[in-house]
Amino acid sequence: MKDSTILVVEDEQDILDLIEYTLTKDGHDVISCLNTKLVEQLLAEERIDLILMDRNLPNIEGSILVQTLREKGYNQPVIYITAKDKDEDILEGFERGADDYITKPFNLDVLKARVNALLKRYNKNLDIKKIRDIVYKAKQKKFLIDDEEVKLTHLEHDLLLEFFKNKDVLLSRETLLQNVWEEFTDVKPKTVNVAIKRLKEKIDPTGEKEYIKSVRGEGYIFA
Amino acid sequence: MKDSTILVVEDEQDILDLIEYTLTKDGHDVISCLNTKLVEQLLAEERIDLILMDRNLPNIEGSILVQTLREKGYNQPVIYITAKDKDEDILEGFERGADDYITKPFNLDVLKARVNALLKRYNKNLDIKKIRDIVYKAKQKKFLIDDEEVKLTHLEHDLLLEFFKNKDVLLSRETLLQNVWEEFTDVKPKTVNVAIKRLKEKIDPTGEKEYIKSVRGEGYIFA
DNA sequence: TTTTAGTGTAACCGTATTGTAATAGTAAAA
DNA sequence: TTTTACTATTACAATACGGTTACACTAAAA
Repeated sequence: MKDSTILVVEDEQDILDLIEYTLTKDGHDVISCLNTKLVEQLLAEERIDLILMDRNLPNIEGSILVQTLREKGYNQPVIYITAKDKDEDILEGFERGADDYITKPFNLDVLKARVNALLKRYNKNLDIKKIRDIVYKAKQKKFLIDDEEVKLTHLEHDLLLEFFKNKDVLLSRETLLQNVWEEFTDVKPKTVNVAIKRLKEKIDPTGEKEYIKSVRGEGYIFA
Repeated sequence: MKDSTILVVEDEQDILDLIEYTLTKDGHDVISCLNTKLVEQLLAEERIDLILMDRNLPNIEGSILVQTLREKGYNQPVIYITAKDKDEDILEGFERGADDYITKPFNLDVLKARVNALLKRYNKNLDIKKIRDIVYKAKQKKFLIDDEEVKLTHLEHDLLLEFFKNKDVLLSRETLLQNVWEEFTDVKPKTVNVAIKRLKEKIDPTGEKEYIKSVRGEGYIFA
């Protein structure tokens, strides 16, 4: 959700500054744009994830601008930020491609929340989790190490995921059997040893990373 | 967008009726739910596209309920409709998984607009026209590969479209059965294997493109 | 009616996965 | 150092799973 690039189109410098400051502090890259003529150029050049658009712009109405952008294939989510707060205005905004609509004056935290809610939906890679150099893509149920997919079996996947969810937590063989193996299967605790050995082989063939350490008499720990 | 199924959770019958009437007239299927206990069952049984949730529910706070649903893997967009209109309430709502937040009293047209805006994003299909060398002509419901029409059966079409909508997403056999096959048909999960084999035969007879890959024990993924 | 296309099901096969037990290795304890 | 208790490793057998094919049933087309 963070590390997104947000384009803010607003002709009032002080509001622009305020928004830029708020969103930057929230971890986003912000591109400010006072001049509507630059919008299209910016969209073409930069990877923009979301657009904040004032409706009262000089020369052109913001929502009309968005319509033309949509026609040109720019499908980023758009939030209008405007003083036009009548129901008809809001409806018109949604008709003209809005994903959300915020009326001035607005609470900056609410702006942040709405921006993040949209990014969460739009930016599909939200479900990515990372520990050390291991990346997990939940949507694909895939683990990557150094951007390289690690081919894991079903069991290995579940096992590593369990460790992922329990970083720095000592997991006993019994716990692992309960959480990773199917319920009511009676496999011997020693099976865990073998499963972990096989997992280690795949995620750390040289053994130098030591993601998973065994704790004598206790279980295993992942970090 | 239309033909979406919306679950409305609201304990006041008259508001519920009003929302149901409005959204039904707008072309959606509406499932009304007065009782929070039924929510989970409905989600499990029906293909719900969006949830409208009151926050002031008997027994449980709506946003808390949503949190528990999220943990169970229900990722549908949620709009809270509530009298809680203070900024802190709104922020709390977004923290608890809201995609949008509407305060009572609300304009029914604005509700419609916000619902449709979310569905447009969530039913992410219609903008996607091309993946690799496969082009989808939505109007004619046709797939082209290298400008050559691929003759698909109804089922194959739906199946490929589902993959089109979910590029790079691992789809389990159960998910596919739910989304592609008619509701309430009880076909065996293995049926999916055969259907996909037949689809593959048509879109990739030589097997060199590998559009659809099987993930052992999980399902299929399209890219 | 007969024919045909579409689709679900079951059976078979080859292979990947996984549990187990035997063996080797290692670290703590005596 | 020797013993002991645990873990790692290996090999092997049983199993589960996906691909494939053949076939039956259905509904639409001829």
